[in-house]
Amino acid sequence: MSELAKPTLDDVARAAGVSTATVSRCLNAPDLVIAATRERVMQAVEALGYTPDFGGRALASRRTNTVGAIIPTMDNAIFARGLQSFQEALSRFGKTLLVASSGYSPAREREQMEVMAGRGVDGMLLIGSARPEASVEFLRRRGIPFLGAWNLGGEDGYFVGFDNRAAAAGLTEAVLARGHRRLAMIAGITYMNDRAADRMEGVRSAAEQAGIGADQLPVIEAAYTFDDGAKAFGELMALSPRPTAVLCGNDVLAVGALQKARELGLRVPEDVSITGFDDIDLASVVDPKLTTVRVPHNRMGEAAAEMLIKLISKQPVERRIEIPTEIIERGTLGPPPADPAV
Amino acid sequence: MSELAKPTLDDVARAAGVSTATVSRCLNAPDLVIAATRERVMQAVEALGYTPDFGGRALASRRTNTVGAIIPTMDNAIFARGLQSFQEALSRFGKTLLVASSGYSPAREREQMEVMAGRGVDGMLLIGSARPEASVEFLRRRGIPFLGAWNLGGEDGYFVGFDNRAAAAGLTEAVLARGHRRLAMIAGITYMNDRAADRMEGVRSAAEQAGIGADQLPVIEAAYTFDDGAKAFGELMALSPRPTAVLCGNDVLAVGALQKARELGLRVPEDVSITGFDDIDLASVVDPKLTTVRVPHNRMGEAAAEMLIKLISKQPVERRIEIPTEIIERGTLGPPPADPAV
DNA sequence: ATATGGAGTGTAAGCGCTTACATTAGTTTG
DNA sequence: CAAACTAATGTAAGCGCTTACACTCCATAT
Repeated sequence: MSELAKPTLDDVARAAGVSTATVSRCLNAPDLVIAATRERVMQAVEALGYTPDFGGRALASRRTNTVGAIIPTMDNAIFARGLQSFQEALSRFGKTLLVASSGYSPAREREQMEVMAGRGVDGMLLIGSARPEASVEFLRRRGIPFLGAWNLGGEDGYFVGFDNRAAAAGLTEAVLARGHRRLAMIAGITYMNDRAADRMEGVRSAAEQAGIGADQLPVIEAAYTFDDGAKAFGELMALSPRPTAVLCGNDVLAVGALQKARELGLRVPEDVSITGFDDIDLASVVDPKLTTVRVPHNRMGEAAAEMLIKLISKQPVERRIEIPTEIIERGTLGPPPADPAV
Repeated sequence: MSELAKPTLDDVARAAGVSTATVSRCLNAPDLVIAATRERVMQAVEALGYTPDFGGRALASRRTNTVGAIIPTMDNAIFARGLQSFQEALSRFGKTLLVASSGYSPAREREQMEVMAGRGVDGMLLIGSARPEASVEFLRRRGIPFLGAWNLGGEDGYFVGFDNRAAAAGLTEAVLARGHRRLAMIAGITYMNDRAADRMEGVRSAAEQAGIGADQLPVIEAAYTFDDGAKAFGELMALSPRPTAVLCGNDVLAVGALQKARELGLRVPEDVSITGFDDIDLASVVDPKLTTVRVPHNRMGEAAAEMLIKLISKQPVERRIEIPTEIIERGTLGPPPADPAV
């Protein structure tokens, strides 16, 4: 019941009648110790309720079995889901997760990098690739292996993620195939957010391909909230000629748009089509259900864990792993209205 | 560009021409060092790109400035949101968050406790109070301060959370006030989950109060998915007499129920009323919008961080902080049908 | 002038662990 | 049967940091 002094390796060694080295070996490389001794040691460990001290271990071995993840925010289903899978996979490899959030700020991300570096993380998971070169340099200097996730990055570095650009282009093509010519987009904020930027690029390039120039494709950037999506949608609907299809950078914006459409008395998809991106739970709960792009965040989390583990243990790895996405056609995409209102 | 050996306190001391003790003091208690010296040291720190080594520091000071949180899963909006706020608040106090998930298993929770204890966390955040006594005992023995969150716990221990029982009872009273007499409940799984159990208890006691015994109140426990909510709702609707109001243990179940109702051709709330719990984003996105109980997870996360910090620094704290909840009446609760189908 | 005290800094002893190397005992081999 | 291994364990040197204590000044009190 009382707050016992924490037992140390020394205590265990004394109790088992062996040296500290032997105890250490029992814990880290059991094969080196003969069975009888090992058993005696393990009994002592059990009896004393010993658990190794992390600080001592980290100091002596120069390893921490810890990996860090810096995400924009946990309060976003897509990161939460990915992170959960990442953590589970890590845990299977005996690694612990250190989590920090940057709130989408490169400066805060850098701060957190330094905190984590100081804690001796063996590796680090970052989101995307849009960050100051100095931050990347910092990690390299420290020799900390790291990974960009959620997209596929640029020239160098390791990545596991999605081809956001191609997926957005694919979806746009599906919209065009239905006969829409007057498209519009509600994009996520693209500043220092390559996922949002890539999706925007994808839509633009597919439109261009179909002969719809950037000047004929209104785009509004909106923050990750229903309200901002709704507001942007309202602005788009006030345009003349009015777009017949609105592509949204994510499902949250799309749901906001959907709500606004109802409010405006516009039927979806009869009067206007709306598409999302991510396929979060929300997407199949609204009415009509969202036509969107499925992005398997949990598979990505797992793949990221595996890749990072390999990087840490210096096993060979591919530079980038692409997780395939999939267009999910549900109820919010239809043909354009026969006689579109102007 | 090359992978430099990480600079140590010694390097800084040498560069600044002082002893390691002085450097350490500059970093931890700057007031003890005269300005001129401090400046010289800080310059050396900057020049070498020094960051303190966590292992060394933890070993020498017996403090880690780390707190652990063990939650069932991040992949659940309510925990993700609470954890995000918790982490932000912690970060303001210079603490880092170690996250692990138990997947709702007491055994895995215990494992994670040991991992975290080994890492020398200064304190720990747990969810609820339903866990084997041995787990609690373990933490006490180790002298690790901890906190139950998301509910208000039992006799001893510290808690910051909600009175799930009272909130559920309050909602039930609102339902009864509309004239419903034939209630039913879709509860979360109550095994080792005090939040789910308390909510169930709350509904039962309020019903009892109104003369509706447990035998007249069908309850189905369902896992945290739309499908399970839908399935349970289907079973409930097959009952005779059919319930006129279905109280759900959380919003996810309620949304599942809502979908099933539509599928069955039942109008909500004209034919049957449905209520949720938590007020996650989903609740105000479905149609009609969910009548539910708002549970401010972010305020709770913050309060939890403050409480834990106090506990760690041995400041006096109240044993429990209750975060008030609020009934949000939206569209899924109405009066019972005049001539209820049987 | 001498004693006193406080401020600033240095010295050095660990914190609990891992691991290179040394030692011992037991097993093969020529 | 001695030499040469091999396997199991012990010895002890740190890993990078904090901090109790010691020391040196120099301002102030006597």
